[in-house]
Amino acid sequence: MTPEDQTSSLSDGKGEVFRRRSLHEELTEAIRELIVVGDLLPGTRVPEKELCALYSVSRTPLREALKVLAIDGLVNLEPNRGAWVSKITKEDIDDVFPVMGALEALSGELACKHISDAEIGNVRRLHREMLKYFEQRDLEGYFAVNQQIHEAILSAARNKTLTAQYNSLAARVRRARYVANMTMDRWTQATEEHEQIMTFLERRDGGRLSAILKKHLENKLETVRQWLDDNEEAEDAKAP
Amino acid sequence: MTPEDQTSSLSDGKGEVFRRRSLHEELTEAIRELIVVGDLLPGTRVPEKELCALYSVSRTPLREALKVLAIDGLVNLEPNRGAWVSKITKEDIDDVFPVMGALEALSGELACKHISDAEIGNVRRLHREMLKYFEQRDLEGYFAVNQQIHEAILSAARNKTLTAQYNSLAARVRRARYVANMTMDRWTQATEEHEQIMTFLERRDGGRLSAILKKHLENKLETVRQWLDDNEEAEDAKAP
DNA sequence: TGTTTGAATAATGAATGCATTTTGAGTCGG
DNA sequence: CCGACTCAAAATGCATTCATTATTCAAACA
Repeated sequence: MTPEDQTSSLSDGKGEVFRRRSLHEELTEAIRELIVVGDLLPGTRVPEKELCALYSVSRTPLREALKVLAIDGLVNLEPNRGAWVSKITKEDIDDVFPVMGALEALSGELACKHISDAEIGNVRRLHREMLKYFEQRDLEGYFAVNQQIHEAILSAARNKTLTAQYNSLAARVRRARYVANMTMDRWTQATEEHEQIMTFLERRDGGRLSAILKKHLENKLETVRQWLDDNEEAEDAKAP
Repeated sequence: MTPEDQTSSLSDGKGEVFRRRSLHEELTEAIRELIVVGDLLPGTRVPEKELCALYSVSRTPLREALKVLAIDGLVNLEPNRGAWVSKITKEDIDDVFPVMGALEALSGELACKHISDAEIGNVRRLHREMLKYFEQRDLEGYFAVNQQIHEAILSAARNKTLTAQYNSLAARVRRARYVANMTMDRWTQATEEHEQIMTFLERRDGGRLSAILKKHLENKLETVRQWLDDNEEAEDAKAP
C-alpha cells in the first residue's frame, strides 16, 4: 500500500491537484462553483483548455464533469461546438423555481415526519444565528446560514433521491440568487417567512410547513424575476 | 457575428440516427434501456468491455454515459472498482416514488393551466385506447399508452426543468414496474384512477388532478412494495 | 465596399496507451 | 483445514493521440 495520505484539504485554494475522490467528481464540484458564483459568465464558452491548465488535468475527466453539469442545466453541450455556460433567462427561472418549490414542499412534509428533537434544536440554533446576521445586515452570512437551514430540513426528510434532485436544482437557484440582490423589504419578508418555517417545523405541522416553504420560494422567484426584468438585456453574450 | 441559423429543419421525422447526436448520448439511452428492461441485472457489474464491443465504441464515450446514468441512479460508480447496476431495494423505491409523486402533482397542476383543447383531445384519444387495451387484458399495450398519457400531461405543463427531472426518475419507476406485476384488482383500480385523471384534466381542475395523480402513484408504489416484500431476497446478486 | 470563398488554424469527439489499483489463483505457514 | 501472503492478470482512471468538424481570416469577387 502506498502512503496515500494526501492531506487532501477539501478547501482547495485553487489549482490544487486533487487525489482523494475521483478526479471528475472534484472537477464537477469545482466548476459548478465557478459557474454559480459567476466566475464563468452566463452565455460564454466554457474554456476547456484553460480549465485543464488551471486544475492540471487532462481533457478526459474535465469532459466527464461537463457531461454531469449539463444534466444539472448549468452548461449546454452543443455537438462539435463544445460547452457553453447556460444563461439565466426568465424562462429558465420560471421553470426551475416551481420544481424547486415542489421539492421543498415535499422536503418539509417529510421532515416533519422524521425530524428528531435534536435536529429541531439545531435548526433553531441556525435560525437564531441567521436572525443575528439579518440584524447586522450581513447578507453573505445570512445566505450561508439560510442555506444550512434548508439543508438541515432536507436532511431530516431522510430521502436520498429527494436530496439528489434538490441539490441538482439548488445550484441553479443559488446562481440566480447570486446575480439578483434583495431589497430591504424583501429581506424583511423572507426573514418573517423563516420565522413561520421555524414555528411549523417545531410543531411538526407538515402541511403548513410545506405550504410556507413553497410560498417562500415563490417570493424569492419574484425577486429574481424582477431583477431579470431590469437587467435581461445586459446579460447577453454570444448566444449558444 | 455568426449567422446563428438554426439547422433548417431537415425533416428529421424521428429516431433516425443522424450524425448529429453525440455518441455518449446515444449510449446513455441504449444502456438506460438495457437496465430498465432488465437486460442488465440489478446488483451486477456493468460489463464495460462487453458493452464497448457490443456498440463498437471505445471506453471514453461509454464511461461518459455511465457518469450520466450514475446521476439518474441507475448505476453506482465505485472509485477504482467500476460501475454496478443499482439494485431495486425497498428503501430506493420508498425514496423515489414520493419525489415522483411531487413532480407528477406539479405536472398536473401546470398542465391544467396551459393545456390546449387539442391536447386534451389527444389525451382523451389515448385514454380510450388505453381502455381498449385494458378490456383486452393487453398489459404491454396498456403500459405503452399509459406512459404516453403521462408524457402528454407532462408536455402540457410547459416546463423543461420539470420534464428533465421527471424523465430522470421515470427510468427508475419504469424499471420497478418491469419487475413487479399488477394484480387484476390493482389494474382495475388504476384504470378507474385514470378515469378521474381524465375528468379533472378536461375540467382543468389543477388541484384535483394533482391530488389524484399523486394518489395514483402512491398506489403504484404499494404494488411494487408488495412485490419486493415477496421477492427481495431473490434479487440479490454480488453486492456493490 | 460588402459579401463570399477557401485554405490555415484551432477546437472537439473518440480511440488508444499507460500507470495504478483491484482481483484472484496459487502458495506458504500456522 | 483455514487463513494470510504473493504475484500475475485484468480492470480502472486518466493522459495522450488521432481524425473530424468548426472557426478564422485573408483574398477574390460582385
